[in-house]
Amino acid sequence: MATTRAAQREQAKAAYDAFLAVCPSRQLLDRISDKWVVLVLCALGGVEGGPEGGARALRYSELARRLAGVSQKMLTQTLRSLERDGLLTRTVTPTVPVTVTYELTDLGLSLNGLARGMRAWAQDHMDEVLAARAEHDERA
Amino acid sequence: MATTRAAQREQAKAAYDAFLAVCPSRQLLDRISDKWVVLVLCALGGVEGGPEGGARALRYSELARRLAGVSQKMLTQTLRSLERDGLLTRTVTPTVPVTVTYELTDLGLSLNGLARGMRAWAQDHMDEVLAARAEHDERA
DNA sequence: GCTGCTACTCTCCATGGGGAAGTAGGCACT
DNA sequence: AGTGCCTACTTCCCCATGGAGAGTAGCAGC
Repeated sequence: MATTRAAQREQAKAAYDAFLAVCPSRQLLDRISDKWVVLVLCALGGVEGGPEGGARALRYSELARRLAGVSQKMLTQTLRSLERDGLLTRTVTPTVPVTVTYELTDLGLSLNGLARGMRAWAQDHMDEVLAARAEHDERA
Repeated sequence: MATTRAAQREQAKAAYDAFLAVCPSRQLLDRISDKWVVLVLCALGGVEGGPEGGARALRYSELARRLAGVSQKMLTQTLRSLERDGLLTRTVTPTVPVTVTYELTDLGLSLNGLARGMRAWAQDHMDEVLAARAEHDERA
């Protein structure tokens, strides 16, 4: 079935346009634009001061402690989906009790920069946002 | 009105861990790590090809069209919260019918880079994620 | 045998988000 | 005059999502 050139052009234009609800990249964007995902990536990405080399493996319980406020359900769910998407690896060590560690893959590491950027932005612009919020609420 | 259990939990949580839970940037991070926020910022940030100068004002209906799949409720809600946080401005022009335009502020522009990065990442790494997903599902 | 530890898994329930219909208010057409 | 339409919401209903807390598996130590 010969695809028409118009259809091809149409497809090329539509290819991976995250604005389109049907595009798979939109679903991916929806998934990574999630607070727990960003937080997990930040945690596994290492300490704030360090560069890319700061990445390290963390155990389930370490992650749970670090991301205070996350429910076990959401943590497990988030980790599973990130594992499925190849952003991190899940390693079970048959010690007693069992030890499960999570570590970023190269793919995860490439997103880690953005996640860290989000966190840095939040910290850096906290004051401005707070000021804007106060001003906005005042003239309400 | 007894001391609500929610308040107690809130306090206990606050005294828990300083790394991510109590950090003031955490609430902000939660807000900006939202799919609609990222999408709105991307849309207002301008076209993909353009640099920072690509930013432009969009009308409510233009945004709704661009972010296929967003409900009016969520769009309004997202825009209002972004306005409150000083990331964008809402301008009502008393034409007939009324025209409401939204435009990024400098603060919003500074986040726009990250939002655009997220979208670009999703589009660029789509194939890898799809491959990882396929491989993962296969060995299930 | 009982407890404790880890990493979940399950169950219940409040909340949040989607869909669709309603609202305001002014012009344009009949 | 009345009907309708346009934009930018707002409101209502309903269901999926997410949080809280309890339960589970498997083994070591007491």
